[in-house]
Amino acid sequence: MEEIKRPTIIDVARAARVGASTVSRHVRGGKSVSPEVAKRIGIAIAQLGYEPNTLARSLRVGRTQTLGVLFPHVNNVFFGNAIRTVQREARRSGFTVMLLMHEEDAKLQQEQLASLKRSQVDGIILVPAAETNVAQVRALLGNTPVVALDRPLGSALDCVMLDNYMAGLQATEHLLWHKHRHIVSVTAPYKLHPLQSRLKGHEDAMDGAGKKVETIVWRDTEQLEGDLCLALQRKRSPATAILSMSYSVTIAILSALHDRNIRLHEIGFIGIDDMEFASFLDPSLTTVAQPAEQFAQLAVGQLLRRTAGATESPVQVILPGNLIIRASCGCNPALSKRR
Amino acid sequence: MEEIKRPTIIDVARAARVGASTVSRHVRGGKSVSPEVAKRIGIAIAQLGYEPNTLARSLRVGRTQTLGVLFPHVNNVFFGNAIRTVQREARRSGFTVMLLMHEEDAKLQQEQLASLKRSQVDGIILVPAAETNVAQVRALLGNTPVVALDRPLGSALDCVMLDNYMAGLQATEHLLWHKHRHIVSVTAPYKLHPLQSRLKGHEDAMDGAGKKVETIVWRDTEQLEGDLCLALQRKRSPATAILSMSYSVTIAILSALHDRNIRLHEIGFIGIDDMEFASFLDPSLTTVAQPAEQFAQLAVGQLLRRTAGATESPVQVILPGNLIIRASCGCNPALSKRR
DNA sequence: CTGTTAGCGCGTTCAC
DNA sequence: GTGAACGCGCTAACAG
Repeated sequence: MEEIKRPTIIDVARAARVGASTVSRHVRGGKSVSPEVAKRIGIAIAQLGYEPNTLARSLRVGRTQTLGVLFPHVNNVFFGNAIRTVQREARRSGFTVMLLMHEEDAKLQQEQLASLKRSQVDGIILVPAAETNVAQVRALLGNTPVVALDRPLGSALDCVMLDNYMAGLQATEHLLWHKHRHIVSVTAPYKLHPLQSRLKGHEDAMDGAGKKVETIVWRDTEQLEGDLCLALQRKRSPATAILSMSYSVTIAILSALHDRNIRLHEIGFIGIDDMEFASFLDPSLTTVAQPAEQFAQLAVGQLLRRTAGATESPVQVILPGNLIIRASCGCNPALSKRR
Repeated sequence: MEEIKRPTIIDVARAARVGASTVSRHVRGGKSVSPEVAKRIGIAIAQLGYEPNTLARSLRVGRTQTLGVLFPHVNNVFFGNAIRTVQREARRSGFTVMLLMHEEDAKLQQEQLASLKRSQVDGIILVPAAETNVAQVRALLGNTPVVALDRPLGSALDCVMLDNYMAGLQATEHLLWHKHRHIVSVTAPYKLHPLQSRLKGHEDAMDGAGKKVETIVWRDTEQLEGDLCLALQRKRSPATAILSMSYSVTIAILSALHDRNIRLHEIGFIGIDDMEFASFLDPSLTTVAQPAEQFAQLAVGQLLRRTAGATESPVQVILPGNLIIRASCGCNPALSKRR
């Protein structure tokens, strides 16, 4: 109950015996204010504890210095790190962040985007949901700048994402290099560009080696368990290695194997997307990690450029993944033979 | 480039040939507007695509319909779920959420709180950082309502958190029930109320059973590995079970054990805080899970009550944890003996 | 039930 | 270099 009312710019002006607009210029810095007056204003601000009212300013200038960020969720290292970095970068540039989630639901995504628009964010970083209707999104957003992260959103929008094709290719080749006769790839049923692109890379690598492609689409727990067991335990050329196409798929695979009492020690495994626990599973998981921090930096950078009015044609940034070699691929076999 | 300018309430008023305040009342609903006029306004709104300007409204009424949420980070299931639920609950009540992170850094926490205050959020849900200076926080926030989550913040503030004492007690008793002769507890060096409270519960349980308490404080990787090995492998009464006091401690323990080539099969383990991968580690991890969704619901509910002007004395909600029994505690030994 | 008036706090002309 | 006046879009008083 100390300050019953926040001081306004006018209070400061009175206390410093100047006009309100002079205070305004001084507060925003840069502009020409005589040093003598500047000092008086500084003192007045300090002793009144004045802080500009963001709302009023935003209303006036039409910009909010806020970035909207819409992700599917926050529960994996990649998204978590990306979010952290986005916040950092935004802060460095004087922006605050409004973070929402759409839970992979296109309808909720629309609502959240509408909410961001109502909040008049200056720009949006979006990880589009699986069944996103691009036209619908564009229509809703009007001319608020958007940059897509992780997954492209049409071809008319800026986007920063992984070199998914290479990730699939590279992971497969590494497994092949380990002389795996038969590799089974597992993917999710979502129509997600990255998933399809990774799969394509995988297929091309297999073709190149003259191997037959075998892909399991994970629909539900039981079906996955069944298909996986079948692939791994059949008599005729059983699969000797698994390639997981994404974070959630890896989780599903690990659960399935655990339920069926199958351990990875005799099986090769690589997962695209790194996970917090990859290093202390037994065997530790070889993965392709996405450079989340770089993603975030580039996305924020590009978005701020658009926000500032840049009108260049859409930029698509493709970043290479990092193959993190641990034990599950077959390297460091000592590590996976303990006990 | 379609709409060069958003329609204002005045445009609507003109189009419906009524006064602006009539439109205002109609938009906000409830108020008395003649059905005939209401219809005209509805039409005007529809064909102009009018949407109220949140900024202007907030400036006018002095409330933003926004809740600030400040967490250490988002990288664990508990925080992740809590955040999701907070957003949901807030949305249900017509509030949007501004989510920030302080990375367990008291200084950054102050800055983020300041940022929230600048944004004029109507209330704040805070998971206080370890070295939080309560007075400082109170001073900064003035009379913005705050409810603490997971960790108390002084005793004058609303708080919803786990029954940490019981969690420590219960986990310990379960381990004792499994006839573990010697239990070593591992905690983090942070001065966090929950950690200390859990430890107290653990100590009391041990005392009650006439067992000696042995606690390792995790400071860095190497020291933890050393201490853990010492406890588990010494000749005289080696530890047969480990009790981890928190999520990050569990991660550290698992890494340490992995590095030292020690597996949990012969060792009892319970971790406070559940983790996504607890169920498919081998052995699967027995944990005490926090009811994140309940936490979030109660916190939002209480905060909204404060926001609405409730002036009751501080409420401290203490929720019981759920002991999720898997294999690592010693139950289901079959599961941990495979291969 | 309805319209007019007066700010919310700020940034921005435009004269001085 | 400085200050007075106006308006961003909306809602809360009033008077009709």
